[in-house]
Amino acid sequence: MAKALSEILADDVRAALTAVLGDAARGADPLIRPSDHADFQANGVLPLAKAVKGNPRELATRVAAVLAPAAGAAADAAGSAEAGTAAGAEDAEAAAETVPTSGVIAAVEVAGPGFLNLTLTAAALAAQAAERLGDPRLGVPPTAVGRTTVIDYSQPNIAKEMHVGHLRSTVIGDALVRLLEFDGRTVLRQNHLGDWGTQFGMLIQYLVEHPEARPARAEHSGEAAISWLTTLYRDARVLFESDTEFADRARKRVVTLQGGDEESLAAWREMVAESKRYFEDVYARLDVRLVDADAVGESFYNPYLAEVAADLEKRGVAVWSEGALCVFFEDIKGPDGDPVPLIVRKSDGGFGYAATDLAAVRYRVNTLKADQILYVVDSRQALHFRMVFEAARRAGYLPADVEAVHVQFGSVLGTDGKPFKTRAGKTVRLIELLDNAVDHAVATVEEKNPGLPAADTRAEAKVVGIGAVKYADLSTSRTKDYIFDLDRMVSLHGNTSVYLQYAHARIHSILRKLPAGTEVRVHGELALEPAERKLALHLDDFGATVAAVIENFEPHRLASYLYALAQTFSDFYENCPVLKAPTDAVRENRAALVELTGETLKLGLALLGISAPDQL
RNA sequence: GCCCUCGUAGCUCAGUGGAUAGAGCACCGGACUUCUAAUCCGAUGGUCGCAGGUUCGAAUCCUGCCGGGGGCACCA
Repeated sequence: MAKALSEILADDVRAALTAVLGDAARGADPLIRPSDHADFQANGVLPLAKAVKGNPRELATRVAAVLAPAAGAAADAAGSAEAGTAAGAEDAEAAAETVPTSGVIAAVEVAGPGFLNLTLTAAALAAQAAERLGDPRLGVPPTAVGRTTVIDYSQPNIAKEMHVGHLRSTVIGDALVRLLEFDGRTVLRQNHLGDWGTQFGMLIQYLVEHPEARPARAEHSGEAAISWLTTLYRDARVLFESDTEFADRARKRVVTLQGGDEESLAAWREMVAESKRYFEDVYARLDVRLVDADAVGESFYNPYLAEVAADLEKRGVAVWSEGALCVFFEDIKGPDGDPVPLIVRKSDGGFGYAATDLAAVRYRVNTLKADQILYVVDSRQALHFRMVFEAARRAGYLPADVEAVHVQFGSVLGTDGKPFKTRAGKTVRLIELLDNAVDHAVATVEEKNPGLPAADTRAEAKVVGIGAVKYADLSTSRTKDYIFDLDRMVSLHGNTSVYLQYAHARIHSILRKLPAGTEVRVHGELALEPAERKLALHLDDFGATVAAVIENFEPHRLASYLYALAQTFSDFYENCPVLKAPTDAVRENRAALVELTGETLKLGLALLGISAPDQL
């Protein structure tokens, strides 16, 4: 597996720092960063000079001399070169022979207060590209093999439409699943369906009393399924609120359902099955990996709730207050200044969702063996998760070596900056939203490519439209609210998935047109033009980007990387002809860069859950 | 009241304690017998909410304000 150039440089600079300063530099971070002034810059000399009370420029000069003796000595001609003492230079030269470096550095320059500007050899850039090209992982090693993540996302409610809030959880969760799996983790998807609660008494009672509410035909689509369930929900609620006798029967129905009554359970199962049919349709359209087997709803934990509550009480984690079994926290108080509890068991004897979440934590740790549990949920639930995690820690359900993270995200707003709703003020159905996105894309594809058969246009528009919706969600930072603007996301300009898909398609167009017999391979001996150098450098940063994304669960960093890659490629595309390259070697070398760019775009988009066709 | 979160160009957003804060959109001016113009190049546009502090160095870290959004006892 390929080490990134930034890592190679970090090793080299660390070795040089150690050669000059000895143990004082042992654990120091050289702070290698991309630079406007060279290929990379090392910022780590300054803090180190501070630590040893040295002159930073002098130290930088000595380190430069170790890294590239000839280049380092020459580079400091300007500025305070006279301060670079003779003794320092001698030390450095003596040390240089004992410091093995990678040989990737062509030139080192001391700049500003003590930065090291590092320029790489063309051969090093070529070697990196050669190592990544053709490797399905592009040279990025998996770092988390043998570890297990449980990720809880999507979480739609039975008998209810999915809406834009579910979209964010589903899309972000799906991208994280792909990224974590790429990193070698075992990822267990958990779709924590809202499949339990008092509203089912009302629904079941209505269904029992009105069997005709079901659809006439047994064979029907997911959309038809959610359609009748929505009607059922609406009608049942109307009756519940207007007819007190029905409301009484509905409340009794909750009790019989929880008591295991077979007729009630059958109706409940029917609604769950119908809803799942709809969810699977939506997931298929979204091209996300959630499947039926991932559905582990709230009801799954019912058998454990009483035991969890009793256990919490026994351990002294939970106490009775105002008739409810509660967990209290030092620093969590309500508006009146009184502490606010996490309610495990309500005063009517029922269990709240806190009990379910605690049971789920225990199950995920003990049975699923997770060492990382992620909850991709709306940021409004931040306090709830804080309390659940803290309570689980106290109870020992969440050991210190298991990480639990609320991967929170902001609300979806309309273009007016208010919560995203229809003109009538209702929540937007997810299906409708996706239809709109695809319709937008159809219009654009037709405009660009009017000759395309209707079926192909439709297929292309699906890839473009769905990708656009997902990318719009993934390309802004997760924690912020984001503005849902279809025109913008399907506009095909700027930082959109379509721009990236188009760049990828153009790449394949070039590759298809290469003269027969052209070898796509790197020629290490060639000098590189600025655009080629920039492209090669950016390609090499893919692995570090993915690592950063996984570290903080921030898919938008990958989106930014890919957009910058496409822009860097555009510059290359304008300035470095491939098919009309001056020599065969240059053409082959450029073709290699083109292919690696295409592979990087494709893999990067795939990790976000977006497909990149070879042609658009 | 307390807690969380956000505040960067007219708009939508990036920005690992590093040098001159960047994209896109919009607007203006250019480039299509081309490797896909679904593109590219250039110009305009900033008291990084405010004030302190830490630091050689702060949009970034700390504190306090101001403003938006969210949350705070039996719904999930």
